[in-house]
Amino acid sequence: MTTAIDCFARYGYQGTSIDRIASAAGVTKGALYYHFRDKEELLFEAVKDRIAEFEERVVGSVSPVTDPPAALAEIARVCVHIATKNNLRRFILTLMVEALDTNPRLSQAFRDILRRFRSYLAGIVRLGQEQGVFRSDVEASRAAQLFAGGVIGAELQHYQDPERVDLGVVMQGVVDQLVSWLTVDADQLPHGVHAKRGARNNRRESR
Amino acid sequence: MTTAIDCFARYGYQGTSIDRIASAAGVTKGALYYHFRDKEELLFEAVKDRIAEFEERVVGSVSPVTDPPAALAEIARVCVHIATKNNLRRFILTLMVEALDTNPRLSQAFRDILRRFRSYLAGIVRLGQEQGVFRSDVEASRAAQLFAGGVIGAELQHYQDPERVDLGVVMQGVVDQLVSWLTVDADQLPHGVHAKRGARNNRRESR
Amino acid sequence: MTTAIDCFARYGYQGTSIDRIASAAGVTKGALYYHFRDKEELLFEAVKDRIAEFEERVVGSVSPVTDPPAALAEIARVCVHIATKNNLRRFILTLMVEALDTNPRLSQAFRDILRRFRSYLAGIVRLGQEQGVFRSDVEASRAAQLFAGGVIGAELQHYQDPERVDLGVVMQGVVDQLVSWLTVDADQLPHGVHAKRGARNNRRESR
Amino acid sequence: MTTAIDCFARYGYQGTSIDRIASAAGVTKGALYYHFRDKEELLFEAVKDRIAEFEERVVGSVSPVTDPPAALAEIARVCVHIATKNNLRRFILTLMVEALDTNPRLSQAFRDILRRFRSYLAGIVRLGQEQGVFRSDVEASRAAQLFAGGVIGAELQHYQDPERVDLGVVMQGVVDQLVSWLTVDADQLPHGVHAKRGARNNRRESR
DNA sequence: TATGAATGAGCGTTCATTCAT
DNA sequence: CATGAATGAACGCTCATTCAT
Repeated sequence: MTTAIDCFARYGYQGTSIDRIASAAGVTKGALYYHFRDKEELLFEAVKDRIAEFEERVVGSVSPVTDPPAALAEIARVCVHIATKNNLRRFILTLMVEALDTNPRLSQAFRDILRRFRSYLAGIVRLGQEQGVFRSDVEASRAAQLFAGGVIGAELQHYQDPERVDLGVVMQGVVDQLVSWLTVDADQLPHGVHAKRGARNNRRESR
Repeated sequence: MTTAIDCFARYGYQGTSIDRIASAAGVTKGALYYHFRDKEELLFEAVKDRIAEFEERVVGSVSPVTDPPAALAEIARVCVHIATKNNLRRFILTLMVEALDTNPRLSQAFRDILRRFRSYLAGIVRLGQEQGVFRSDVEASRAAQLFAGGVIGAELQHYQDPERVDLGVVMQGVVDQLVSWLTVDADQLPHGVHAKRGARNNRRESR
Repeated sequence: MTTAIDCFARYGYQGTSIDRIASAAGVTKGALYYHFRDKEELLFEAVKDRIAEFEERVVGSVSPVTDPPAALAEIARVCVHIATKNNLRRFILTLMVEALDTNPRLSQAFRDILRRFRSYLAGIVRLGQEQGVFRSDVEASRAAQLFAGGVIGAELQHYQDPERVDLGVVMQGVVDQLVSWLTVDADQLPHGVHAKRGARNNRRESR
Repeated sequence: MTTAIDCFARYGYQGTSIDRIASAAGVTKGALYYHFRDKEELLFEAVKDRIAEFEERVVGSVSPVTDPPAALAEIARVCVHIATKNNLRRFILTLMVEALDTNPRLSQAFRDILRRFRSYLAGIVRLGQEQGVFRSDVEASRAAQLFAGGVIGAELQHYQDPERVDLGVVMQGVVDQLVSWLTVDADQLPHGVHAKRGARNNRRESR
């Protein structure tokens, strides 16, 4: 199964033959077909498996959320860690793109995954808005789309050109620019409310 | 050729058979093989063709660059326009992901393309820094990576979930958050230098 | 085993997988292989089993034979009964056809079965000839072939088109036409011998 | 195509692999797939082709029908000829049995074929009834079923046991017994109607 | 006795590619 | 220039059979 995920992540669904998975895993085709009805079930099982793991790690790393900007930074760090340690994120990215017009069911699965991810991010942003550390005139869902898009774009560029694109650096930038944009200036806050973290920090430097 | 690009954009390289292109284009397979040595050459020809067009439109839309923030906004607008009008961007995205580990030569081509794109963006950012409207403590190349990543991430999310992700809105956000992050505060500017555009605008609202 | 016969009757030998039999019978493949050396032995065992049953029922229904025309009618009735109650006859027919050129051993088995059946029929006809109710210028074996062929043809047509071909009606016709053909005219009978059944009803003739 | 028919006739549909047809015909699998969409189309094309030929030969051999008994005899002769010269009849028989529960579409095709055949036979019988050579108290369709069944049963027995079952002899018997059954005695005919041919001939001998 | 896991040969089918015309 | 026919390698999948437990 790990082998299958590896192959799918590298060569895509169509580019991965059952033979390749089998021989890479040191078993025969027949053995695979004993455990999975067909290639698609193998894929879906792999997706289900890994997505659950990914979501647990993201949520687990920052729960409970008390400091929204820190939570976003932590999520970015987890994404970097996952993306560089194993190929889970790449697995998702590769298959998501491939599925777009070729596999409606799989595409729907990825759509749901991304929606959950954005929804989770939006919750964090909304919390920040309630706390007064984030401005309220930006829709939380839009901020979530920006963050998710930044993550995806960073990963894709990194996979594409690892020697030029340092994933950690870019991902930090994704957080920085979003937080910078969202953070209200202290002197603009209504009386009695204070940003808990020095917003200046984010504006000034990067990594 | 247009048909080929269309098929590649939709179904990817492996998912597109010569038969499909031929019958969709109303010609025979033999005719295709008369004009292109093999499937890969057809692909490369298509890529070369479209990339040139894309770069011309981006550069042409903002040249010469005088107002960096406006230039970034304009580039974002062009990307939205291209992405929604035809499938050129999707063509690039789809094939880029697919080529990652399966076609080194194609992958190199896309690497070069992205590098040129980021390099062009970095130039704009650098100009803004020289003009004093952008802070100088952020590397221009890093800002370029963030912008490019934001564009890619926005497009991918849009293709994946068009009814939830409005490409125009997200892309505007990409510009907003980056410009917000890069823009220096007026009171921090050295004497005699003034931001030409009201930086505050970007902080306050969106779209 | 009943399940196996059922599957073979319906889908043929090649069309029946061990998996199908096993899961239909609620056991595992391994269990089948414990009881039968291979698929072919399972088939032969099934054939042997059912043929014996069929022959017993046919012979049992009319023995001892005293009235040849009545015996033929009775055999036809038994065939109809068997063919419509369970799928035994169909089992034989299906496998017989399939085995023709693909399984010499099985084909030989069916050849023997049919020979025994015809031989039994010929005995009845011969008895009728000795009794004087059947004309003697027709070879008994030929009459047996006609009867057997009529039965087979009737069944096959019935399986093929049950709503148009009423097996009982056709089978009755098989008996009628044969008896009509075999029955000698009363005025041609030697003195002292009388047809026991009303030959007139069945008999008409010529070409 | 001829090769395909030959294989299908011998080994059935499931028992015939594309490889077998291809190599028997001296071409490659790919060539077959260039001319036929899939195995089933190849089969249907073969069936369509051969059925048309069969029907033409049967109808052509006795048209126009003037003498019903002679027409039946002629049809039997044609069937014998076709069955012994090429494997067309066997092709039909084999596939018809196999298709019963495994291929509804093919089964329907064979159902239609048999219906047409019986319908044609019934027409001949009906003509005989109008001419007064056949008794009218037997439904023409039933007589047709008996004749068709006799033909099928004769062929099947012959394929199964060629050294014991002489197709020509049995087929002649099929005609004899049916005509014998259907033919009215001259003295039972209504006044003014006379059997045109001497009926006695058929009673006396066979083959 | 019975099971679950595994094997490997073979099947129907696809597809990039070639080639005579 | 273009076509239709053909090739052969590979693919997804099935299935009879084996075997350790």
